[in-house]
Amino acid sequence: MFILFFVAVRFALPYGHSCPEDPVAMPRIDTAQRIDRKTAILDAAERCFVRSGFHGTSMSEICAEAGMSPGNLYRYFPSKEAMIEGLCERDFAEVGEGFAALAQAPDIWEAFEALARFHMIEEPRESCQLWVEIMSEATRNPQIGALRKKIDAFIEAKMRFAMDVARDRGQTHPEADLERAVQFLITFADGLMLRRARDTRFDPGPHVALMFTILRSMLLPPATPADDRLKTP
Amino acid sequence: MFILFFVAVRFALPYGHSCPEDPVAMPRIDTAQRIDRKTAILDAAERCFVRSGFHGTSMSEICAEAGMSPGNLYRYFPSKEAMIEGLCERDFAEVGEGFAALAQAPDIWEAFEALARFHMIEEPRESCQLWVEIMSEATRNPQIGALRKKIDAFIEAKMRFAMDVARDRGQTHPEADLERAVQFLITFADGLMLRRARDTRFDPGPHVALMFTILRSMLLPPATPADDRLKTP
DNA sequence: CTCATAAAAATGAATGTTCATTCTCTTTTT
DNA sequence: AAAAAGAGAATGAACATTCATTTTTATGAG
Repeated sequence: MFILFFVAVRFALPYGHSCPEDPVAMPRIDTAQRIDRKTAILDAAERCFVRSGFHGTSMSEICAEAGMSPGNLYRYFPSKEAMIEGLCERDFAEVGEGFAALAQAPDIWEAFEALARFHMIEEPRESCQLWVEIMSEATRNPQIGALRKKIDAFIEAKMRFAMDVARDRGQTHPEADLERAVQFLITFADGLMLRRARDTRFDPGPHVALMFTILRSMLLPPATPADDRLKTP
Repeated sequence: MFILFFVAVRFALPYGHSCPEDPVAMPRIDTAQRIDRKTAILDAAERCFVRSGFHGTSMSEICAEAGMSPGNLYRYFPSKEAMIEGLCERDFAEVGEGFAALAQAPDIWEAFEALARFHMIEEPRESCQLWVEIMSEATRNPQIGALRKKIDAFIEAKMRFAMDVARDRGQTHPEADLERAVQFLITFADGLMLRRARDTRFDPGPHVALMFTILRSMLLPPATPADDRLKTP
């Protein structure tokens, strides 16, 4: 009786999509081995996506890059959509990690600079390309859009908190406009990601230096007068 | 004899691609009517591309949006690739136009601000989405990458020239680091495009104001000491 | 240790669909 | 009546996903 019900439901699904909860196709338990395999698949997919874009990449391209047959790949991810989402989640989680610890650092400016250097200089250019691809996808895919919103809010909150801590420690001018500094950093960093993604020859080093020069000029001398429109955007 | 040669060449082409030079499928002369029609098609395609991305958009989607049969659409563009390229060219040309006249303006700062307001505020958010999509595409499509390179160089040159003119007119501190200001503007503006593209609720107004506040602080007081690494990037 | 066996992992051909492009035909314009 | 514009069905490749099988791995009894 129950079995018949499940069979009926399964076969009633629209063509071409297996249900992620399907107990046969997608084992519920994720052993360590399984997680490693999924990680390797996401790594391969990432390389493909950077090379050909989310929608220019075919599953067989990913299979070839991962050294795996399609039948097997589908044991780990129920669809291409799920791989894109998984990759975005992973990327967002990695970025989030860096910001999570920011306010706990002994020297907040140092931590900020290290974080910026990591994302803009040490990480390969491919990360920036993927970032832009993800942002473009977030524009039209509501699933990714929601993830994007969460990570953006998280980063902004952590930056604001770190700034507050720095001010409380006397490391900024007491009346500096911290919100404005946060907004500047986000915009400028995004711009750097975009420039590095699109131009092979772009050298981010001096630009990161410029970012902190400007940041210091915003936080150390008294705030520029008037124009407090950015206080609570 | 010659006719036979052309027929042979035509039939030797790989399946599914007609040659853009094909004298039958693509008339050489572009009448005013034809140009209007092409513009309307590009407009329709632009809406589709913003909605679904370059590679998530199908030709039939574009046909529907343009209210036109595929057979007819192919009389105006020989392939989807050509439409993407045509759209990028058009977008780049529009952006380029704005920068071309910059240095001729009576008040360069005013012209700069007007240009920034135009691109970041007056133009609809969809333009930013398209811009990000184009930049993402430029990353992997060499054809688009080459166009991107040209327009980037053009914009940079025009900005630099405008800055020089402003300095010669005594509108900047004589020793201000103009190159640094140009690089700041490019990065910050790119960041604004990316933020506006991805976040429906992003209000660019205050951020454009912040951009010019920072720009003024870079150009009017004496340049910050040391750190001239950005002089010739 | 070794063989039997069942679960898990993996394969690659098959499936049904979608897609870009083309072809044939009709309508409109000149 | 010729040329241009347009329509829409047809074509064949590419694609995401599934299915029938085979191979590998883990397990436990002898």
